[in-house]
Amino acid sequence: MNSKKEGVQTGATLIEDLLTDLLGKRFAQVFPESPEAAQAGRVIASANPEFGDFQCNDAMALAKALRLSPRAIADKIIAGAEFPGIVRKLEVAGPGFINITLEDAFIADRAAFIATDAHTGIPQCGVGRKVVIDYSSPNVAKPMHIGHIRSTIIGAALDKLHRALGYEVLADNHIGDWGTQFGIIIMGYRHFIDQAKLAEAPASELERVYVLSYGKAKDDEAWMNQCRAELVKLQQGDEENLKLWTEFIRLSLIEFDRIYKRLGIRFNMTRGESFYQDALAGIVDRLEKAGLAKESEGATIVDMSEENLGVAIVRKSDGGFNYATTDLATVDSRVREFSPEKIIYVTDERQQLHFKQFFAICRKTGIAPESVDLVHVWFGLMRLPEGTFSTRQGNVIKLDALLDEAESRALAVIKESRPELPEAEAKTLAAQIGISAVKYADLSQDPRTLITFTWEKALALDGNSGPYLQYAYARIRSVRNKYKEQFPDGDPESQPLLLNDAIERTLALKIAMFPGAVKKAALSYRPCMLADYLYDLSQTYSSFYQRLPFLKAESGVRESRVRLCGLVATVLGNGLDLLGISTPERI
RNA sequence: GCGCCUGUAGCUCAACUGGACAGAGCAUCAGCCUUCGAAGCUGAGGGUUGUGGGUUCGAACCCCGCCAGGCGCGCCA
Repeated sequence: MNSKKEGVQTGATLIEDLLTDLLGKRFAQVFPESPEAAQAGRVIASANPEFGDFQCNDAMALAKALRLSPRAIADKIIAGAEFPGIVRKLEVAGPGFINITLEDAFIADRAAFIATDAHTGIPQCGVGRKVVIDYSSPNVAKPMHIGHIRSTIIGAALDKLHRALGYEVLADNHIGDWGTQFGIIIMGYRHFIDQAKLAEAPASELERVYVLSYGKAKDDEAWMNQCRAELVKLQQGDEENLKLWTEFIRLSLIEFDRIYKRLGIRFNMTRGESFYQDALAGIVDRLEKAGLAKESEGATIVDMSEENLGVAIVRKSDGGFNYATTDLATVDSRVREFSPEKIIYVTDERQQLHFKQFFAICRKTGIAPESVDLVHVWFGLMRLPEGTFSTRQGNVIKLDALLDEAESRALAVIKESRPELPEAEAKTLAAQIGISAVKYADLSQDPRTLITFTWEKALALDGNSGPYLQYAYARIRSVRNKYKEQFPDGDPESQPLLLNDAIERTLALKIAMFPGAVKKAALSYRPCMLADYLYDLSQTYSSFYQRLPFLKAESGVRESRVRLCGLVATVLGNGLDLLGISTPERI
């Protein structure tokens, strides 16, 4: 629309990329002899709005190579440089910063583009590319607890972020449905199971008998041996044990699904460790034939101590396989079946060495060719102020309990602010708000930070929180609705965006930067970059809302501002959806 | 012992990966609802970025040494 009038068609190119391109050409043109200058021109968002909208710092970096003062370089770059329709002002400041101020009309165009573009302006750099994301991965026969929440929520956000960029995403829940614990559980089941409790809360009851059986195995040799025997029977296909095992999985999946539903999360597939069992022996063979694996103390190992990666066991001395082998088989299977460009794992920080080891083995054997990117997104452990969570101390918070508490706190606030709301609606709303608080608390910070869990922080309903963003969204929707009531014939979308007030301009610029935030969040595997952006946008919107009248403004200005509100709603709504946070119309 | 990670306001976190006076929320204090939703807004106080060196025009970020904490180092995953 406006862009046609201005004659500048920039499509879905990010503003920073567009400016980098323009400035990069200037550097190459002004200093044709310098290979360093050919690489220069990178433009980033301005640190401080006083200095303009964007900035380029490369003049300073080039000083040595060009044997010129940074300011002299910057001056040459901007002298005579004109980017009509895009840049209003270029200036050199401080030691040699090049500050860029955009044309208002360009900002307005870019903001408006978000609403008209099918992908809200998000560059489709993932089209035709496939990525497998492996996250959540709880263990069968154990209830999901607070230790699972980060992988689940961060993984789900990375999932949606990649889809937004056009990637084809295969979300795979690699559940722990195989391994030594099943011998212990089977014994526990045979001796301690309470069928009534099992029907009521399967995972909890299975965990209870597991803990009992595990405790007994520790100081009862005979019991331990029986557990081993049950496991061997299971692995050999004993009908009775197989039936129990299948039932454990079935019951666990029902509970997992219930929680995933509460969290609004869906996987494309749930292939547990057992799915790969038949391939394990072949993997070890392959490693041995490649000369990578060798026998040591009765086990088969891959020794990578020369690369400082220690030793990975791929077959235990009892002949059984372990998780390294399963992970290798899983990559092998995924590469063959899906040919992904990338496989992303979301697990806690304790597994860093394991992933380095098995990624290295994947490369050496060609199980994953160089064309497949293997990424380990690790996050810091969650702990309590007084120390770590541990089953032994009994201080583990179950995921259900956390979500229940979140919802009940939200419900209390709703009853206060909207007492007239019917109970059922209040509860639905409380679920949306409570869950968003839990999700946002996690997504708003860098995955790598160690989280010290407090109820206050995890369930915050004000300040930098999920509900703050939901509130901002609902308030905007209300503005739009009121406009429709009062001006039924009005059509804000057909009116030009007027950015006369500083805050209108700031807001429009922030809207226009949404696609960049999405891309950065996805490619750096840090959903917090998007969360930060959305919070910043909402704060700017709140100031805008507070400072300027919309519906009472004069005609024209009114439409422009209402239209801006609509753009904020579009961006907020899309952004929150990417984080897995719902956007109720009224809260 | 070796290795990986972390240390920023009283508390919880940012700082767009080396840029300009280090920013938010919570908590504290002072203001703003008979005008579009106060789960909101405006403002105040609060910092030698654990510490000592180094590299750089420029360091919270990179390098080295200490200090403190978390995690991992062969048959759990």
